[in-house]
Amino acid sequence: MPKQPLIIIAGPTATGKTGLSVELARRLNGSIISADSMQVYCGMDIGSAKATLEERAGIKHYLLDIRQPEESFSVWEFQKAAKEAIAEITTEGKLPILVGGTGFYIQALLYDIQFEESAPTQAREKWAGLAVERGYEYLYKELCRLDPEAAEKIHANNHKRILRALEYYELTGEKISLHNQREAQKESAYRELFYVLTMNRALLYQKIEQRVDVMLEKGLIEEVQGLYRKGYRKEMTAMQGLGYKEILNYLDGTWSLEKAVEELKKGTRHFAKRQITWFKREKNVEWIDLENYTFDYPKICDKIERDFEILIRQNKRKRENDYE
RNA sequence: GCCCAGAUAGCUCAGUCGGUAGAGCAGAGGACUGAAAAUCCUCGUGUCGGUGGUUCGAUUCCGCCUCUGGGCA
Repeated sequence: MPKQPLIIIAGPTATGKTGLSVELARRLNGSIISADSMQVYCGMDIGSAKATLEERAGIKHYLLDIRQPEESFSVWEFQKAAKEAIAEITTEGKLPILVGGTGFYIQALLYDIQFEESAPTQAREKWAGLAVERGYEYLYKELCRLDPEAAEKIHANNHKRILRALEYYELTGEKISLHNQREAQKESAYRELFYVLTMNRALLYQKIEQRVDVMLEKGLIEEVQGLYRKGYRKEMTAMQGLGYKEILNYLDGTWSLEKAVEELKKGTRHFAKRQITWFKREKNVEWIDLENYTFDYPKICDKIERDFEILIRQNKRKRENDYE
C-alpha cells in the first residue's frame, strides 16, 4: 500500500504559516492539523497566534482548543490525535495539511515514533521524589549506572532529560538510549511534501517584534488577566508559553510592562532560532525563502500545488507498476 | 571660559601596581524521541578616542587635542 500524501507547512513563528495553509487548503480541498503545543489550549488565542474563526475561512482545523490550560498535553497525545485527524480527513476524501512550529510534534507524527501506552506518572514521581531528597547529582549517577549511553548524551544539568531517561527505564525496563537509537532510524510514514518557511534573520526578528506589538494591541494583557482570574498560574505548562509567562510577571508586579515586553520579544527571538535549528536536522525538507517570493503567498501556493500534482502522478504510476 | 569625571567587544561596564584585555546582555551555533513556546550545551581580537612624549615595551604613566556627561561662572 502506498503511503498517504501529507503536506507539511512548518517554520519559525511569524512567517505566515497560518495564512498560507488556509489558502492551500482551499485550493487543494484540504483540512488543517495544527502542530502547535500552545494552540491546543482553550482561551490562549492572542498569545499563541491561533487562527481566528474568520481567518480559518471555513476550513476545518484540527487540534485547536482541545485542552484546558490546567490539563496536561504531550507529544504522544498529539501524535494520537493527529493520526485520528488524518484518518478522518482521508475518509472525507480530503487532503491533510499539517501546519505548525513545534518540530518535535511534526517529527513524532512523520516518523511514527513509538511511545509507551501507560502513563509515566508513577515512575516520574518516584524519581522526582528522589531528586528532591538526594539531589540531581544522585539521579545523574544513577543514570550513569543504568544507562551509560544516555548519560553520555544528556548533560548533567539537563534535569528534565535525566528524569525522563530514568522514568523510561523504570517503566519499560529498557534503556532509553536503545529506544532513541531505534526510533532515529525510522523512515517517514507518509508521502510528504515538507516545507519550511524562512527569511533572513534580521528581517525575521523585525517581524517578531512587530507581531508582539500587534498582540499587545489586540489585548494580550487582558487575555492573560482573564486566565489569571480563572486561577491559572505560572506553574502550569500552558502558562509557561511565550507571552503568558512574561505578562504574568508584569501582572504580579515582578516586572514592569516595558521589561515584560522586552523579555517577550527576546524570548520569541530565541525561540525562533531554536525552531530553525530543529528544522535544519530534517533531511527531506524544502526551505522556502519568503524573500525570493517577495512574500507573495499565492505564488508559493502555486508552487506547492505543482509539487503536489507531481506527487500524485508519481503515486499513480507506482500503483500501476505494482499491478504488473 | 574654568574645574571634575568618562572615552575599552553591537550595548552596559570591569581590568591591566607598564608586558596588546574580560564579564553580563545582545548575537551566533548546537542538542532534543511522553513537559518541547519547555529544558540544556558551546562560542568573546577589540586601531583599549586621537596624537606626541617617557620607556626595551604604553590600552595602562605624562602632555596636548577631540567628543560625552556633571559642576562652577
